[in-house]
Amino acid sequence: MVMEKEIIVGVSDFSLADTLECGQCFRYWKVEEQEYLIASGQKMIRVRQKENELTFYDASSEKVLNYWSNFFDINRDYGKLKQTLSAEDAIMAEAIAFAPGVHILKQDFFECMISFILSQNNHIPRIKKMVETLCQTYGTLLGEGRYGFPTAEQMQGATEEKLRELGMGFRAKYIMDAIKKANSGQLPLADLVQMETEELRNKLLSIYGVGRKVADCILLFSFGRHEVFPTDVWVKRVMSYYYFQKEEVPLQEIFQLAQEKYGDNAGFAQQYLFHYARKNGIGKKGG
DNA sequence: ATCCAGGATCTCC
DNA sequence: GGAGATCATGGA
Repeated sequence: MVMEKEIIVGVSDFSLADTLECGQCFRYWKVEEQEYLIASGQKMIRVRQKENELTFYDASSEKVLNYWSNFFDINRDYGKLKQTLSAEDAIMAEAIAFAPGVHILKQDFFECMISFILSQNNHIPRIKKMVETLCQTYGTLLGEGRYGFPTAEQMQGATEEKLRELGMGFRAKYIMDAIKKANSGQLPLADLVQMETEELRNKLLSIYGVGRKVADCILLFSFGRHEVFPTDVWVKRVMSYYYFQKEEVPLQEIFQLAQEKYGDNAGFAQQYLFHYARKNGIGKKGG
């Protein structure tokens, strides 16, 4: 057991800020430039980046460090990955060059599922606020005024009415079904991680309020299914605009092209494209 | 102010 | 089975 107060880890092809702020997660707070407080599930850490060094504060054990290394996907060769994707076409190269330090996080399943259920027909700033409300209402205080994301058990007393009072709107009934399925053993994590992606997707789709887009986000961001290509309005726009020279292309055609071009790396490609499109307003009127 | 959001479901035909 | 309406709410 290592007991340093601060642990420094070398990284490459990584930007803490871009990885947190590219829209894949919602529980982070900027402390100062290049320094963030980050929560995932029932854990929290403070991290600072200085060039190719990450400093983990209060990471008092190897176990803690391992959790966050996995969370940030620090040990993958993103240099090689980006090289492969960039060679595909100029658009992908440009999207990658725009934010070359984006990694795909490995998030807590229940948190990821509820967060992306909340994401539908919603803005990212408001998603963050709604997630925070759930944490403050049902979660455990972790310190520094921040709460853990509640477990399904912690949310078992929730009602649709209460969730509506908390501002979850029409998503309240969806959250209720997710809690109910989780607490009744219908979403056993140990079994889910073993499933083929297609089977796991169908399992997620059985939850009321989880459609293809939300299911794919869960598959990519919490189950590490990097071949999945979550296609929201932004990704749909940027793909339609650049690859089809049309305003809108059927989803199936986008999935097919993504599979052909990016294959098992489609999930990474998606995140570079999403971040690039959203920050630059690609495909929007006037963009 | 009023438009719209990292969609999904329901309701028609 | 595909297009269109509906959903709650607040950030921009």
